[in-house]
Amino acid sequence: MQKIRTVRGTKDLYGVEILSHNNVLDKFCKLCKFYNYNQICTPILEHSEVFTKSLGISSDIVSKEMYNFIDQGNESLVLRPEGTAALARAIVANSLHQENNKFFYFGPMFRRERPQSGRLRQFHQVGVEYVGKTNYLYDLEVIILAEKFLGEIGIRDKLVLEINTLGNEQSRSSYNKALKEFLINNSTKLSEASKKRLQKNPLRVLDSKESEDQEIIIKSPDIKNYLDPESKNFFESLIKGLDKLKIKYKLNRFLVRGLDYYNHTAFEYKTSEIKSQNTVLAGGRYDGLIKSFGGDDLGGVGWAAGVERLVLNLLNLKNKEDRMVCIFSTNENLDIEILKILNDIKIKKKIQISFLITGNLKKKLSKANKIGAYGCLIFGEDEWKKNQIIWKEFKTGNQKLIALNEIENFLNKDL
RNA sequence: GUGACUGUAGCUCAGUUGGUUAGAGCGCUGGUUUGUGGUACCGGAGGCCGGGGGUUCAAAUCCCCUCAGUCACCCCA
Repeated sequence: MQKIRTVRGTKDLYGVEILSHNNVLDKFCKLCKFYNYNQICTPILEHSEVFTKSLGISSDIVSKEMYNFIDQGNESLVLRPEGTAALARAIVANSLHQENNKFFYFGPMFRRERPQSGRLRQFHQVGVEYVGKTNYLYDLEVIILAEKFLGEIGIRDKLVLEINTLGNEQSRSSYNKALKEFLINNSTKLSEASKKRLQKNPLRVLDSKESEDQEIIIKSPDIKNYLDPESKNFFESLIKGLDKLKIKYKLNRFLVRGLDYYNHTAFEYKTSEIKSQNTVLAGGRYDGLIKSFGGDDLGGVGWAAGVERLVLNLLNLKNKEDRMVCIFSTNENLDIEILKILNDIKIKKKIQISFLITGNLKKKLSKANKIGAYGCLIFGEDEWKKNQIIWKEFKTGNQKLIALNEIENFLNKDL
């Protein structure tokens, strides 16, 4: 029979991979709680408009990557492609900002792209959002959390923080206008791809990798000359703050974010490796997004990181697994006695116990050794008669007898 | 969506210019007389050669289609 595979771009998570995922999630959650962020879990299914309205119709995510479908009730639904818009929706729907304004979340996201290294159709993100008045201090606080998080999982040193500003709405649109004009004047020298980008979203031309585009991009107008006083002040304060906090960063005026809702701050943590999917964590400010969902005129800033991409950079950061011991008998008649022990036992310590039933004594010992047991509890007939059990430690090969009623103590204390 | 490379046992891979019953290592499993593992020896199971079509007396091998994986582009976390 032909095996049924997972859907393209999705995968079963197990073994060391899920240990790494859990390791990342665990550290992320602990940090978020420490900084008083509140967990929120929004549905994977959303109404299509949550994303079509906010991300921008021209964005690739909306125009070709969303899993959307009409359900049996004739509603247009999507598997969420990202977290921020869904969170903004949730904040408005539940009036959440009144009680609390810092959130963290994690879970699967879906985008129908061609899979490759660091890119899946179902992938997992962790993210935070800070909702409130427009204030650069919030941006800093959110970046601090990113710094701590990446440091905690041990990859901060492999990454570079790149940062840029898009200015507020007015600045952004006046810059957009100037940029477009400049690019149109130079359009003959642009690559075919960039000519298309120019029509859809001129900003996107700035992060083109085509060599022919590079020459022109370098001469393009600088956003900094188009910032109004408010935008300029905001960005300068933010940069001063980063200096004060001794957070290393690199200004990159060509850094733009793909989604329409961003303004002011945009930042990305990238690996220095040449790998293509090198953005591991990215975020920015999205003033106006909440209002667009019918909420108050509140700003917001946040970031999201791809768990798979983080894990790719973790490399051999092995989780220390709990100590495992095997328990088995020399005689199958005694197996039920072992189950009785397992049923009665109360374990407080982080250990694992594995009950083996097949094979003779030799096979069971061999099996225990193969699956990486620290030692074995062996129940033989002679010992059974004396209410004892053998403890054998593999590393030393030493054995000793333990009274049956002492097993619990032994496992909890002596191991 | 575009392009390149790759699909043979649970895993890593051999398989000659098309030619008997498709191989190895690891893993799994049984044994090497009684109750002691890691290292030895002997057996066993396990393959629609990714799927479909075509060429041929004959296809894992050649051709076409398709699906999937890997990597890159587009784009993004």
